[in-house]
Amino acid sequence: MAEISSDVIRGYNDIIILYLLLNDPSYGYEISKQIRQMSEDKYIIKETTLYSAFTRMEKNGFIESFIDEDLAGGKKRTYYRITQAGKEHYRAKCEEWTLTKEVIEKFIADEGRLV
Amino acid sequence: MAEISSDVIRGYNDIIILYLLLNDPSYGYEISKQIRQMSEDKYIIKETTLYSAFTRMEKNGFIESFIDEDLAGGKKRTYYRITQAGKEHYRAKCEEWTLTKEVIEKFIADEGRLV
DNA sequence: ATAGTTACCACGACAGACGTAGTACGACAG
DNA sequence: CTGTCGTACTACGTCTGTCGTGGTAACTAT
Repeated sequence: MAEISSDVIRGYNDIIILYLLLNDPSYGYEISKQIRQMSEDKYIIKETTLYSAFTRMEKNGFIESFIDEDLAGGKKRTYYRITQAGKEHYRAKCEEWTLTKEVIEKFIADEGRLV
Repeated sequence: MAEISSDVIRGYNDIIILYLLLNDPSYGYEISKQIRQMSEDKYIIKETTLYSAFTRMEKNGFIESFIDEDLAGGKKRTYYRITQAGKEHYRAKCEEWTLTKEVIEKFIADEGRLV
């Protein structure tokens, strides 16, 4: 199965993560599994990529974290919630996506030209 | 006018440049103008990005350069020609694009969800 | 004269993605 | 009762494509 390279996905991790936070807060491990499921295993985000994206996006004010310390076995879990700025960032990125898609597709050759 | 950011375009410059070399060899300045025209000014590639892409892709064996020294006024021009490996790289990247597009679009919310 | 277009290159900085490794707890198999 | 698997992270350094700055050089139009 073909996989998606980091350079191709670069710039879209924000969209992907923010999408999964649009309705409810969530946390790293859960988001990681959702990306995998929703993409039908076509994109499996690396842990370090995901957690560093959290840090970056919190610094940028797109998300806010809070900790749930009441898990079984004294475990902790860090949740993230999307902010208003995050929603605007998401929307802007989606518009950029539409534009980018239109541009890129002009440089995709017809099947016949590659024989 | 919204513009396309470097992180979003990253990984697609190869496709864009190789597309413009599919039929005939070309050179930096010409390719730069074609990208601008074909994208209707939506994407204006930076000179340094373009020329460093040439260097990288030649190192990877996707393109070959040759120099035209017979221009008016003793000027030179470096042309690039796509190789067989370059064509295969282009085709692979196009397939990856299709896959990526499908994945990303799953994370684009309906209009209504962003109010 | 000088600004604009053509045509290119060197150098270093930046940021996002990644590789490797480590922590720590619970559950379950052998 | 040892070991692996799943859960849930974090630290640290590396890599690579893009970009900012600045430079060279010749022709062309005002």
